[in-house]
Amino acid sequence: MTAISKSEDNGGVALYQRIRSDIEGRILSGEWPPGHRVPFEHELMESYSCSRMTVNKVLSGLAAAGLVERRRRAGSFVSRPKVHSAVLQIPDLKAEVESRGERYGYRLLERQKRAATRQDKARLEVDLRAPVLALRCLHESAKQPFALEDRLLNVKAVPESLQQDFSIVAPSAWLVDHVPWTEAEHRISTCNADKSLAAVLKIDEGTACLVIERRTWRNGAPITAVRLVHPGPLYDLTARFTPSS
Amino acid sequence: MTAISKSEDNGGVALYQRIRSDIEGRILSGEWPPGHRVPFEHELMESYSCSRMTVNKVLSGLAAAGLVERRRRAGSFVSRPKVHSAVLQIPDLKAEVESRGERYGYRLLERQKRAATRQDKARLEVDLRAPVLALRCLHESAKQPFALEDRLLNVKAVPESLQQDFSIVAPSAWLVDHVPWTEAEHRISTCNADKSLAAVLKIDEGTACLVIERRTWRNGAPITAVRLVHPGPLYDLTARFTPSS
DNA sequence: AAAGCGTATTTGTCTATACATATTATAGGA
DNA sequence: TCCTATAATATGTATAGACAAATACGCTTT
Repeated sequence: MTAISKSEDNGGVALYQRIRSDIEGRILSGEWPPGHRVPFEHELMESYSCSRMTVNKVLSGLAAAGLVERRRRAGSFVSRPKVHSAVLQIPDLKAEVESRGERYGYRLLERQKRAATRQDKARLEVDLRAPVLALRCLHESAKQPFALEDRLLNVKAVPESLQQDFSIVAPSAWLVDHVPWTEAEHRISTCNADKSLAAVLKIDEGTACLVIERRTWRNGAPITAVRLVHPGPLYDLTARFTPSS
Repeated sequence: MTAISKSEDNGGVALYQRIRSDIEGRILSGEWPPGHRVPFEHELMESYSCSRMTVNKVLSGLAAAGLVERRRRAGSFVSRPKVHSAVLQIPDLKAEVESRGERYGYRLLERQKRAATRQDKARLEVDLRAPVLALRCLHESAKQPFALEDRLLNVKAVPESLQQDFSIVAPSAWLVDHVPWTEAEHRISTCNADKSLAAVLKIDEGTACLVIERRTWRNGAPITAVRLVHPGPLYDLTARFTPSS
């Protein structure tokens, strides 16, 4: 009724954002524990003197973020936290290295176009003898080996890859800019460095290494499978986050 | 203008969801590559004959999901994918084991209430000599050691933890149900098993192990720090996902 | 050519209203 | 007592209109 443009009592932030922060605060502080009923839309309307569309936007957003669940006729309720399924970001190697203030280096060790072997078939999910591009590259941080990359590309899905000169630009960087994907799979594991791996990464034989394998698809068709091996003591994945997003 | 209730041409899904799927499809298929300008709101209004609020809801949602970026006066643009920063879920141990069809086992090896040592201080960010609860537990999958858990609890932040009997219920399970958090940090790394670790996990000395460290806070106050060591060959983290969420 | 300015355009937020839909509570009937 | 029809209620979706804020672009001036 008050015929307000929003800038009246607004301290720079939108009303719906203020409401959202309020509610998020109560949930995250534990004041409203899991299962607690959030006020009805018409109650929030009243207490914030705003329209229902505004509080609806807030509650829909919280529902999309997984903080509340909404049931018709019953109301909105604080979600039970998705048990320990927190999230970890796997950053881009170049950005990662440079964010530590180190110099990033890249070298192509090997490039082979071949018909898919049985191993390739298992890794990439292509037909036996389908054309694939196999690349092996070394990423360096401050002149030290930082990651050994073993990549398979499905030539049928990404024919342009044959023209690309991967001795200059890393395949990961090129792919990100040129090939969209619809599905990905990550697998994180460890291995003990064998003799040849130890030689390439310049570490002792037997040292624990971190292995990250990633596969991506585009509408069901495999694009690439990559295996990154990091020298154990030199690398770790770290991520900080809040439950809201 | 058409004075429609939404159920007219609606095949069970809401109009805004249909519009959203359309746009998502074009982005994920590569038809609209990163940087491509999404039609203006008024253009989408026109082509779907709906109101601006409806297309606004769609585009805001896509922006929240990170698929598009919006700039006033310029328009909405398909986002460049956040370079390799994909997301990995770290699942609950019990659920993880049982989803593999194995039997889950849990044992409390050690429990000590003590004043924080210098090490504890570094791990948990509490004051020196502040009361902490140190727990050491073993998780088993099919009778085989699956993870060694080393946990520190900040007693000041979670005083109820002293009453809890952690020989029955795992601290992780209890915490998830009783203590909300606002911030978390994950770190994934590797180590070579030393003699004592090898004995507990029943593996050979020197075997590569996967180490997951997690710390959580509540409004800046530390709650817990946990270090999980998994026997290398027995464990890996896997996640599948799509860019939309 | 460079700098400054005004304006049109696009997104951002908000309101008031309307009807649909799912679900619970309740009253009535077998 | 149990089942069923009905009403009440909260969310879900959609519209039309309004003003705010940011900014890309063209125009003018220096």
